[in-house]
Amino acid sequence: MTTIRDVAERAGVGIGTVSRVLNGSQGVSNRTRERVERAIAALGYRPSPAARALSRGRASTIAVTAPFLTRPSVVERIRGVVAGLDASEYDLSLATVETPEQRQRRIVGLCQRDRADGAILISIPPTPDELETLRTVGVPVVVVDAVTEGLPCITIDNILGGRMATEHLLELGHTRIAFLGDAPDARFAFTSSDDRRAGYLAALADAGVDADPDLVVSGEHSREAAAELAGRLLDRPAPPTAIFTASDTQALGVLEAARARDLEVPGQLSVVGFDDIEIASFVGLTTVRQPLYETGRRAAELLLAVLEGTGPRTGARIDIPLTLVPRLTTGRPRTRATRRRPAH
Amino acid sequence: MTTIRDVAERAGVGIGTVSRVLNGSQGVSNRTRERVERAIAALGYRPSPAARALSRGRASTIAVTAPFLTRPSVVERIRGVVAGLDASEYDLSLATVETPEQRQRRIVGLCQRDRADGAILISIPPTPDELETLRTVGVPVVVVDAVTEGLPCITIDNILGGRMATEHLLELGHTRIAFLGDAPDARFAFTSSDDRRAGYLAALADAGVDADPDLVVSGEHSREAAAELAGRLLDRPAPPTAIFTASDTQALGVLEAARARDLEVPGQLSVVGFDDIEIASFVGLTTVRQPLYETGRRAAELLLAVLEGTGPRTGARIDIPLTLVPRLTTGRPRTRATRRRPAH
DNA sequence: GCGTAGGTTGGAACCGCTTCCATTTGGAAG
DNA sequence: CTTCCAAATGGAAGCGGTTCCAACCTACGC
Repeated sequence: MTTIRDVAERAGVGIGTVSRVLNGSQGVSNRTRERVERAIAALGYRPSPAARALSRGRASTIAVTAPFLTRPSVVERIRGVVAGLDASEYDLSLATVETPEQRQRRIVGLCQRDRADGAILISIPPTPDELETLRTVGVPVVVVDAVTEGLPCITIDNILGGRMATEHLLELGHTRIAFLGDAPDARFAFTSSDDRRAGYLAALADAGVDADPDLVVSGEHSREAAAELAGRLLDRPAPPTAIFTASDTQALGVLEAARARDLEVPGQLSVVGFDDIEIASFVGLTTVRQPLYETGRRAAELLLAVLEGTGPRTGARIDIPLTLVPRLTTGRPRTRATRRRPAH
Repeated sequence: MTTIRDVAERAGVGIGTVSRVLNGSQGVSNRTRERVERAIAALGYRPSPAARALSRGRASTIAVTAPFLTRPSVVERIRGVVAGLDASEYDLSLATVETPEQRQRRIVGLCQRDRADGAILISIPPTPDELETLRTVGVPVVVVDAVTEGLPCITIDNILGGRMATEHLLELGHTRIAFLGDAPDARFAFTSSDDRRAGYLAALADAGVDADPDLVVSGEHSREAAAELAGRLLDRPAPPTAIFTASDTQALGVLEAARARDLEVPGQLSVVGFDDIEIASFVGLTTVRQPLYETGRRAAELLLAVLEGTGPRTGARIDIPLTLVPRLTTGRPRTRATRRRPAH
């Protein structure tokens, strides 16, 4: 393995000079610089990242932490981060957390100044404890798809998103609208499903429609669980005419349940999802679009800015706009369904 | 930042002893070990990864290189790798390559002994040049979804897979079977699509069915491109009664094209995909299943074994078995279609 | 011709850990 | 109470960079 000393010797200069050339520091004459560059090329020299990290006290690595690589939305965000980091000199260290211990381990791991220079937390807001630790150590962090007081966050207005979906259904004439979301997860403080539900409830209230608590259900975030849940909803004596789900994945589950019951969509059941994952357009799913890739990319750019000294270290909150994408799974309710709602 | 020296001082021992405790080396009395452990806990000490890496000459990092995070199959493999690495002490450094320069940069990057201790190459077989470099430096590499002479590979028999899909269609009575695959990509030497086509041709030949060269098409690996391609296939005067695609993603495109033409599936058109990605079951897509997650996990385990000294450094090739999963997109061809084939 | 400021340059010190070697310690055996 | 061996321990050296300071040029102004 060739070291900086080999290069120095070959170029007939001191190691300090080689280092200066490597880092583009000024104070090196052109002639010397060229000589050194030639030596570097001739030797095929590449500086050792570890030695650099140790000496500079920074790792040139950014840690990305995310839950569940099974979720298309998370993957799409990571894609954005990868893209945003691509042109930079930073490596990307990926870790997923699926259990509290992993989470702990990972966050603590961030607190070694020379393991990662910064971190992007996807969908995992740190607990107050963890936040405190992070702050003490001073690792810059950007949070995506979650809000954490005092940290820059790239997020969306989930409440608004919930409203948008629900209002779309209300405008079509639905009144028996169900909400199918994530069960509260003790392990992680995910809030987006809850917020979307809040938006749903608010929209109903604004429209003067009584929310039927029986139409609000939640379960594991998966197609299968959603199908099961939706099935029970649809098998009720007074089934909903529309279902708004906290994610596209769950919307697919709802569609499965409808299909299993030979229900026409949107004739007998309208479905609205959330996220606009890739497959949504294939399925023709009406959904609330959030620019997933974009959030990842912007998070990376923001973190890079912070690391460069520009950019906010605290509290900036970037809200990414949402769009309702009407496709084929929503339409006016059948009269039969409308009849069900007693006019009082 | 607390260092090993702080710990040593606090525990009243030498730094060597602390290091020994940290690494679980023997030669430390129980009493001393406990004292050191107490000091470590009290100080909240965590060793610096960079210093460790420099001193040990290894980085405790494994580099994962993959193309296109847009492909579900790639993501699923990465998931497997993440899982396989989870219990280990290794960090995972992720890079995607979408252009030849990125590829070059990345592979060269691997050649710094203390950046990564090993690498997993997903779907990207190194070129002979790159292979030579890798070998010279001695970084252990495991290749997934590609075959590289002299490197351990986790792969599947793509030719067989192509056969399986085609034979399934032949058994159902199809004879006008099209193949829709990837266009040869100059940037990467992907071969799986070609191999699957080879299997398709072989199966046809074995069945005594003449392959119609017009029924073999290829294009960019995307749903949209596949839909376009399939459209042209279906708009022919003598359209195929079945289409076998090199991936599920492309099969979805075919289904879109069929839907756009109001063709019944499988009544008027049978479709077989490849991979069995998550969404395949939702769509009811008949496909050739390969355990994507599994390949990633096994690659990680294999690499870990190599790093530990057990495990082959060269040429072992692990073939993962395939399964045909018949679902709803394949069936007997309509007579109309069968009639088209002249019996000579 | 000489002092001097500014541009170059060399290399020691240091980053925090592992490792190896020399030294100390603790006992068991004689 | 020695003697001796193995176990335990301390710490210097070294990993390969960066950085800072001192030393060395060089050319310019007087």
